[in-house]
Amino acid sequence: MNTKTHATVSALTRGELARLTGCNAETIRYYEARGVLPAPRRAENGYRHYDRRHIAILNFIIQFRDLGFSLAQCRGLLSLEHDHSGQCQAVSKQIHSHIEVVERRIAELKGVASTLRAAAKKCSTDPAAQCHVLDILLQVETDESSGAKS
Amino acid sequence: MNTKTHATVSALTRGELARLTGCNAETIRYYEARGVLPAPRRAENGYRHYDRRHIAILNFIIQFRDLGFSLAQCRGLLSLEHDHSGQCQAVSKQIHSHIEVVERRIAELKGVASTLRAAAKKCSTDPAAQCHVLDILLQVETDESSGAKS
DNA sequence: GCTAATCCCTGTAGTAACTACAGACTCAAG
DNA sequence: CTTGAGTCTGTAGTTACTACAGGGATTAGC
Repeated sequence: MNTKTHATVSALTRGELARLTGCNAETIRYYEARGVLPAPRRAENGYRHYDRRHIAILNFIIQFRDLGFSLAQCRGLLSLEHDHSGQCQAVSKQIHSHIEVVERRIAELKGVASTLRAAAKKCSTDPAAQCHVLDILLQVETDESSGAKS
Repeated sequence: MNTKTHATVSALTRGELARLTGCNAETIRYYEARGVLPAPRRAENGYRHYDRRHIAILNFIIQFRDLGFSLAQCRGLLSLEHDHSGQCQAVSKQIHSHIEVVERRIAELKGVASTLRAAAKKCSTDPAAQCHVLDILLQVETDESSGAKS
């Protein structure tokens, strides 16, 4: 008999899984609630007990999450595990479409960066002067105070 | 006497402001609630009436929002309007720090894209084979079914 | 003058992906 | 035996919206 109630080899509590994966302990519970991480078996005291499989799945989720996949997409990918027929095509398709998303976002952000650099250039020419970035607003205010009022 | 109850020149309803700026009408209300867009005066029937100033401010918010600034940051920038002393420095500082944020994000996403391309390459070599992206999971599953169980 | 359609008002609830807390147990160490 | 840490549950907060319910106002057509 063990000290722990008939424990499987490498049965982890939530905190231990958290430490092992670097994932927040609350987040683990959240992933279970969202159906991404399968619910583990429970010990007699109600504590969750995770095995190696959960470690692998959670690491998978973390990886894909960090690559910008939504939890729904992670769930979808994980569900392909036992689908041995079109598995690879499905995964590949999702990855490719996500590459497009990411590259569109990069292009957008490059546009944003150059817009910002242009704005910054305008702004820094004369620190004492009124800020050109806010000019349009000030313009309207001036119109208002010198202008027609009903 | 006007048909409208003593209307200022260019008094817009929420819907009109929405159409003019391309901003969702509900979003306008939300911006008011968050203190980004100042509350307009109300007509006798309780309807909001916006003037040119609101148009300018909302356009400003939309611009900066689309550049990735949070509403809190937009509010901060707008509050600088009457601060004629360090206005330009403050704006410039915020823009520069935002440029850094954007560029960090671009770098991150480039990393993500290359990781994804590597994964896609692995995946597409043999469509009939098991997917290498899901391999680690399958590995664990195999361990589990052939392995020690308490 | 009446009715229907379209606005507008308010407050509230839903979204993603967490994070954090309250209040109750359980457990291990000193 | 007490204390501190871990765990359990459920719920509320975050950002930036969006969408609805249930009411009132207004406008267009007949």
